[in-house]
Amino acid sequence: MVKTKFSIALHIMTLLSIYKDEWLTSAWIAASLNMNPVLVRKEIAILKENGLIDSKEGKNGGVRILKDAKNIKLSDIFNSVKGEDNVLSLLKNTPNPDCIVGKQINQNLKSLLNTIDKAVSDALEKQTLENFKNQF
Amino acid sequence: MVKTKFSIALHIMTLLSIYKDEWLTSAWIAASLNMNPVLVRKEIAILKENGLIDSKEGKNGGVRILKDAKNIKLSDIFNSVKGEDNVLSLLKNTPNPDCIVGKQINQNLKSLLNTIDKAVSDALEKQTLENFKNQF
DNA sequence: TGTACTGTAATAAAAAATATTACATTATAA
DNA sequence: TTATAATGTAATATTTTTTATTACAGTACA
Repeated sequence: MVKTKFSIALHIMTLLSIYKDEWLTSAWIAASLNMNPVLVRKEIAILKENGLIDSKEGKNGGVRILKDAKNIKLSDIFNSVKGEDNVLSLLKNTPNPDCIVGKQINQNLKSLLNTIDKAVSDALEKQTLENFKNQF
Repeated sequence: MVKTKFSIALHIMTLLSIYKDEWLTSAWIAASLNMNPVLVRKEIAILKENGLIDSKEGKNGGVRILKDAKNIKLSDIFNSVKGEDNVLSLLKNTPNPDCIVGKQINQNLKSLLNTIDKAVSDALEKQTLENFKNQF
């Protein structure tokens, strides 16, 4: 998981929850984030796949939130952007298979990294987008 | 925080806990990890600063664990390598200060990212290095 | 039918992570 | 007392990942 993806997604979702009846454009959202609109559209594709938002092509198109912010948990956003990756990762390099630890550590680590993801998700499950939004 | 740092550090600590009476060299550890010895030494410097291990220069030098694995929590390792960074990060780009969200989001996000780190640390506090080691 | 959007692919640029080289310093043991 | 084998660390290079840009097809509206 790219370390900044959650921050990007939460920024987008916050904007959409504040302007909940409008179709915001990727260019407008990108200006708030101060980043590239194409990347915003890619992020939007992921949030859309996960049923959190809707988008409309063509003139006067844009992006809109699908649910009430009260019913969106921050864990919903986290798990959407997390995808298959872990928050913390294994090394790319294959550890030495002739070492008792190297031979087996990735298997053991993987399970621990999943536990870490679960801990994050559980913590974020207690918080709603509504609550985050209301800080602004 | 570099995403792989925790995995690297835990691999090192596992080796040291298994060979707890020996001075392991950075070259030997690096061979198990299949990575560069200089990076292992940098990681070792951090674990040493945090009082988890000891190192000895000169011939027959190396690295040794300082405490019994039973008394090392995985959160001790995590918090050592985490340092000042968050597991998930803010963007580098400054969000738009003319936007109600952009103006303030980093402050709000920062607090949330700290909560995430705390959740990870709390989850790892329940696990000991002894326990992880015994899986091998 | 022109305009203003999304969607997405291809490529480029920038940044971050990892590797390498080099060498000063230190401790040991022959 | 000297050769050797280690850590510590700086400087640089390489590789990988992330971010940005360009380009354009497809779509919907007015």
